[in-house]
Amino acid sequence: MPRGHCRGQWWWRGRVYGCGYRLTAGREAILGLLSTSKEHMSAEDIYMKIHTAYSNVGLTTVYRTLELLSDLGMICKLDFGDGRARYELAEGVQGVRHHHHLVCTGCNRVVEYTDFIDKEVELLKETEKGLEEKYHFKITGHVIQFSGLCDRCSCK
Amino acid sequence: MPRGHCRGQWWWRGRVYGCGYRLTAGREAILGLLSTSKEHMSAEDIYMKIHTAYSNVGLTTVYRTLELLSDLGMICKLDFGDGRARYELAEGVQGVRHHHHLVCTGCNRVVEYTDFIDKEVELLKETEKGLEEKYHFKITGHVIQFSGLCDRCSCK
DNA sequence: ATTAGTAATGGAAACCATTTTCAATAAGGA
DNA sequence: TCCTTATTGAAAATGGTTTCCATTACTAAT
Repeated sequence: MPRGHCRGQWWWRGRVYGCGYRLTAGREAILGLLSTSKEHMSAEDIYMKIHTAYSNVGLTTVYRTLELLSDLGMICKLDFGDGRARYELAEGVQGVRHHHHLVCTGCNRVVEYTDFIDKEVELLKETEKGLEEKYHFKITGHVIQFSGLCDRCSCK
Repeated sequence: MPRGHCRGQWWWRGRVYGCGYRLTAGREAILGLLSTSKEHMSAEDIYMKIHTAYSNVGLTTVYRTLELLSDLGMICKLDFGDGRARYELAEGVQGVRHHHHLVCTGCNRVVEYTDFIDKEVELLKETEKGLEEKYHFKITGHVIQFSGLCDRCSCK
């Protein structure tokens, strides 16, 4: 499937409708925002941005939509340790590459890195397989995240 | 330093006092509990257990102590995604080995695994070094965690 | 010991991200 | 159109964690 066909509302519509849900204006706005923004936004961030254009979309709906899209595997919920969840498009959607995060504990800046990913993925696969066999788990996800101080914060 | 000398209040006392803090009964109780228990306890779990013997130790103090010990690097704060933080002795303390966690998203059971750790550590070190150079971070920690369904939960 | 200064404490209240409740509305199928 | 079900927003509830504040416990100096 050529990547060019994987973008925009048509792709989402199929996936959302295909699962028996409706693609309402609010849901579409949230998907649109997530797919164009590079930041990792919290529910409130999203609510704020959406609210300017769609003043009738409430915070509750944002939370509900994020949960739904997360359940459908279209977005990922992230935890950078600052007490609020962040969201990003899931791997594969709109050409999102496998990547991990590097978080500054000083200013909460997040770097999305893809360096060393090949080796990581290789080890990941191996480890997953081993763990599944040894502990009889069906592994569905993983978190790999580094934390530390960015250059600006470590100078202080 | 032989491992036998690294256990109990004397070891803690030195480390806590050495940083200019006092080793109060509450703090000692919490350290004692964490060093003998195998579970990953939440602040409330700890409060409950401590409270039976030291009924004068409040939940606030438990939270404060956990933060302190975490800052001192004696314990680690963990997040298994159920909305409450868990704690365990830090790597190196009382012979705690480097390990990672495998979490069941069905029942929240946690498996502490050390399999594949050597390879992981190797990759980890390499990745850390690379990330530090490329992004000018001083890396201080990492999270590697797998999630999935355990055998009991995947049968349902 | 006594004192003075600081660290540590607990209970209550505040905080704040997220969920739940509930009544109203919108959308799709018959 | 009517009917059933999905979706919604506002307000209230939830629940883990922090903050406030007045009190108590240490420790070092006198």
